[in-house]
Amino acid sequence: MTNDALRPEDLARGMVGRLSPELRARLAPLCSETRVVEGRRLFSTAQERLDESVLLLDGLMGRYVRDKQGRQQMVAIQVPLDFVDLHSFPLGSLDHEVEALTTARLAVFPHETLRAALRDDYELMEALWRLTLIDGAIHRHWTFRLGRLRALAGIANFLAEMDCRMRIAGVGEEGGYALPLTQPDLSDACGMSPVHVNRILRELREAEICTLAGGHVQIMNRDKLYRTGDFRQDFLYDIL
Amino acid sequence: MTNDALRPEDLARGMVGRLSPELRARLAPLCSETRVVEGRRLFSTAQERLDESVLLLDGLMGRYVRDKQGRQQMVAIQVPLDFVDLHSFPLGSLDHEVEALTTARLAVFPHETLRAALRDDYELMEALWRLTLIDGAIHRHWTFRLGRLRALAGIANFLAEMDCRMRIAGVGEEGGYALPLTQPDLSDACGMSPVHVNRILRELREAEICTLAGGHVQIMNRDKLYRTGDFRQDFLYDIL
DNA sequence: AGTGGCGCCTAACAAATGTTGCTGCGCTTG
DNA sequence: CAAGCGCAGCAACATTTGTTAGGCGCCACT
Repeated sequence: MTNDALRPEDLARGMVGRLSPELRARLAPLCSETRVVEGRRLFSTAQERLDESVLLLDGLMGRYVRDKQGRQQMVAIQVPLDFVDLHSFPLGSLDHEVEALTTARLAVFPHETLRAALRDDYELMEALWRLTLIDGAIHRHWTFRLGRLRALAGIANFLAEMDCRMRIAGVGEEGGYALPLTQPDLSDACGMSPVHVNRILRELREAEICTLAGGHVQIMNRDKLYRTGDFRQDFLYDIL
Repeated sequence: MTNDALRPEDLARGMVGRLSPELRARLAPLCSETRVVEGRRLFSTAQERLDESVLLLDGLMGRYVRDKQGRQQMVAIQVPLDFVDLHSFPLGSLDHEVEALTTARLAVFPHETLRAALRDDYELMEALWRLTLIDGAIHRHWTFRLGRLRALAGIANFLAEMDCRMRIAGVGEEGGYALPLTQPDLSDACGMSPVHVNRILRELREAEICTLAGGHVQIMNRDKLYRTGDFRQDFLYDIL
């Protein structure tokens, strides 16, 4: 009962690339199909019943908490080879919305298939559990960023985190990485007004640290970026 | 192979109280012992290797992310019947520190014992997985609070969340609840300066919403507290 | 070709938040 | 008992951040 939807070698990078080759080989056939969704489209809503989880293969997706006043806060961003909503497998639904930020290619894992496999594969189960916990560790990192860092450090920290994660995902380069986010997007992620995001980006530009233009982050001084953002290079490596 | 350290009826409230009676009966004997730790003591440090997880029976514990500059952000707070560091079971270590905020009584679950039991109990495994994911949902809620709410709403939101969780834990009352946190503690949790916390508490007091004094939150107008904090009463119930 | 929307950018002003420094009080500790 | 320390409270001032408003350019419509 092999499946052509996803080959084990597709899982050799990014977050899932941290799993052992054996585990990746057991995970791949649990994918029922791949799917493409358009950018800037709501993918799933809070409280909606879900019977499948998806792994992001290409593109960017964002997760949002919204309140009645229409305020919206991005609570997570997924880069290629991240599971987007694996936590809906044990939970059954999500407490937030998921949106495709760009056109995205997804690998679909039906919960039924997962459950059947994990019942007989304790090792794989614990590995997937661990992946959802890394998600939690990144949440804590965001909590720290939003709670303790001023705007300049906060933006720098976010851009540094994305740099790290993009490189792990295999889509980063020495000089920077593609980040198709607008300034309003950044303001959703970093908890500040779009106008202030603009101010800070100018500051980063004038300090010759990095620029964000045309959906691309160009890093002029990576070391300074990481220091400005108080970002520990090893942070993501420790938990991955 | 029963164990007197923890009786199933001890688990009938709080977060773990949401598990079915059958699951609680299977969970209780996995506790090896109970332990008491003193307040304001570091309980475990980041990156430390852990071979047991603990469930908080009494008291309060806080989880902190610290950076080299000494800034410290509380990223989670545990109320009775919360698992404090269950995520260290799949992960092996934590990315943050844990501190007892008050004298605390703990139920200890050795990882070895857990692993042996969960290998043969898929249902219990998924239930514990789910508990760690609820932790993540609360993280997202904090991200929203820190990113989107101004100081007044932020403090109100935090106090409302604690009200909810204390009641679920069975230690809340109609008129308020014990919260042995200082104003500096609150500033760690809410991402603002202690002086500003003081200002906001005065505002809440003068608006006759609630007071925090002597380690006790007195709620004069719960409805107004929840509305000021933009807190959905049902939030925690949905995810629990 | 015109038009509308949206993102980027800036400036001026308003409001929120941080910092510093001081007081007083209660607790612990010597 | 005195000294020291940490917390609550407050005020004055500095800094950061939000808000409002407007201009420009690009792109997708019609």
